[in-house]
Amino acid sequence: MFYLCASFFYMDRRIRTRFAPSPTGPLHMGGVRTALYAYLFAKQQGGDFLLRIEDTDQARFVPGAEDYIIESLNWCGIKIDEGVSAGGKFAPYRQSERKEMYRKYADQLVQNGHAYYAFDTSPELDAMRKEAETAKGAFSYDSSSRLKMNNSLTVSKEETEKKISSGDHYVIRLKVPENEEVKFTDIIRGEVSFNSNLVDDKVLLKSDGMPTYHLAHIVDDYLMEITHAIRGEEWLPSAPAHILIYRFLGWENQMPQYAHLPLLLKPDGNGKLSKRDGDKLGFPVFPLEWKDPATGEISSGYREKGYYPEAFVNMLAFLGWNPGSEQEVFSMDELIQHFSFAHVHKGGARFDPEKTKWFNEQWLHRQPDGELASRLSSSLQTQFQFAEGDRRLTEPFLIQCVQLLKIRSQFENEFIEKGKYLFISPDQYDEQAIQKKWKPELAGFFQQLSTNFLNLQSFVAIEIENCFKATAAEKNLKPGEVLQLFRVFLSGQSAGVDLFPMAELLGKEEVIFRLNAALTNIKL
RNA sequence: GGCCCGUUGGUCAAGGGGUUAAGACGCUUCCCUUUCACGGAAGAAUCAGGGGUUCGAUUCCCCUACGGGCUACCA
Repeated sequence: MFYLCASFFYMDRRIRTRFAPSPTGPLHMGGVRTALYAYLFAKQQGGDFLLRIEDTDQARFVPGAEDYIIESLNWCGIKIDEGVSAGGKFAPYRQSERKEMYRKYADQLVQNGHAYYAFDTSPELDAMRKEAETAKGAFSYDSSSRLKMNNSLTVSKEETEKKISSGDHYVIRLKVPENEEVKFTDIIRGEVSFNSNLVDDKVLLKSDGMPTYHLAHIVDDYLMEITHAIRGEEWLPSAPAHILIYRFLGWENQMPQYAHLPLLLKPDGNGKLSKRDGDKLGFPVFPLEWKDPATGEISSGYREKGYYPEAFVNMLAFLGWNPGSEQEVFSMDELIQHFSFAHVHKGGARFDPEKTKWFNEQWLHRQPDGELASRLSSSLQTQFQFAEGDRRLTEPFLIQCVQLLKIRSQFENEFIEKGKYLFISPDQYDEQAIQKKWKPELAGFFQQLSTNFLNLQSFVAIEIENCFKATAAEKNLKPGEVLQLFRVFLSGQSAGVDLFPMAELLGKEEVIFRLNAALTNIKL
C-alpha cells in the first residue's frame, strides 16, 4: 500500500482523527469500533483523537445520548484528547453550537456558483418521488432535474432575493457538475470512482438554518485540522459529493484521507447488525446498558453483562482487522502498536457472540488474582452476611477460591454461583450421583475417613489425598468407588473444582462437619 | 429499479501467480483426570460459478450469481 506510506510522508501535519456520532440514541457497537480504529490510528501516529457531536438534526436528538457516548468511550479506554467533554482550541465541538459558522461557507459556495437556493417544499418533493416511483423510476434532484425545479437557477435574481427576504423557507443545495468522473483514494479500498450524474444535489443548509452532515462534517474537519476521516461504509456513496465540496471550497489540499470501514453484520440472517438482533439472540449490541427515555425500554450492555472492557475492545478490534500474526489477545497498548489499515478487511464482518465470550475468558485468565479476590470479597459481603473477620473473607482464602474457579469460568460474575459450596455448606445433594455410587457398607468408610482426617497433622491437599487413599485401602475399596461420593458430600454437586485443593481450602473442621452432615442428612 | 462496495471452512480470517491454502471460535475424537473444566493431540470443514490471460490461477481481467450499503431539509 504505497499510497498510504507516501501520504504519511508528504503530510507533515500532526495526525488528527475524530469520532463524530449523532446523539440519536445509544452508541451501537459498530460505532464503538469506528471510534476504536480512529483512536488506535491516531495514537499510533502520535496524534490526537477528537470527539465531535453531530447534533444537527434536532428532531432526532435524544437526551442522555451524548453522555452515554462519552461514558461508553471512557469505559472502553478510548481517551478523548479533544472535543466535547475534553475541551480544546477548536471549541465548541458540538455542531449545534457551531451553527452560525456553517452558513458562511454555504453562502460562499452560492457566490461561487457551486450551490444554489432551492424553494421546493417537502410535500412537493415527496410528491415527485412518489410519482417517479409509480413510473418505475426514481426521482433525483440533480443536473437532470434541477432546471425544472423551484430554485434560484430557475427563478430570477430579483425573485430569489424577494423570496428570501420575505421569509420563504429555502435550502441551499450543492450544484453537482454534469457528467464528470469524481475519483478519490480510499485508504481501505484504493481508488474509487463515481460519475457525477449519479450524485444528487445534496442539501447543504437546511431550512432551519442548520447544516446537513455533508456540509458540517467538511467544515469541521477542515477547521479542526482533521487528517484522516474514518467512518462506516454507508458513507461511501456520498463521498464523491464530499470531494466536490472540498474542491469548491478550495480546500482540496487539506482534505483528510477517507477510510470507509466495512460494516458489522448480523450473526444470523441478512443485513447489518442492528439494535433488535441483540435481545433477540441473547447478546448485547451496546457497550453499556441503555434505558430509552421515551419508552423506558432497556437494552442490555456488555458492561452490565460482565464483560471486561479489554475483552470487548479486543473482540471489536478483530472484527474487520487482524494483526497478520497469530496473536489474538491484545491490550489497548498492543492494539495501538500493531494496528494498520493495510490489515483492515474490505468485506463486512458477521458478528459472533460465542467468540466474544471466548475473548472474555482469555481476559479473565489474565486478571490478577488479588484483584479478582477483592472484588469477590465485596460481592460475597453483599450476598451473604458473613461476620466481620470471617475466614471466608480473608485474602488467602479468596485467592485460592479465585485460582480454583477462574480456569473454569468465562465471566467473573459466575464465581459465586459456580463455587457456592466453597462459601456455604450444601443444603442439597446430587441425588443421581449418590444413587449411582452409594452402598450402605460405605458408611463405615466415611466414618473412618472423618476420624483419619481428624488425626491429620497438616491438612493440605496432598496429605488429604494420601489419607483418602490410605483409608480406602484400609477398607479394601478403590478410590474411584468413593471419590465421587466424597465430592458430593462436600459440595452437593458431582462436578466442580479440584477436589483435594477444595478440601484443603474448606479446612479440616468444615470438611469433617460436611461429611457428618451428609451422612445424617442424605436419605440413603 | 439505479449506483457503489464486497465475496477464502458454520463464523472471524492469513495468504495476492507454483503452498500439504495458516491460525482462532464453534463442532467431533483421543490423552490427562474422581468429575466438570483447563491444558495437550488429532479430525471434519473453505478459495461462489463461468469464461479468459498464463506453462500454471485462490491470487490478474471480464461476466454472472450472491451479500451489503446508498438512493431524505437523517446521520
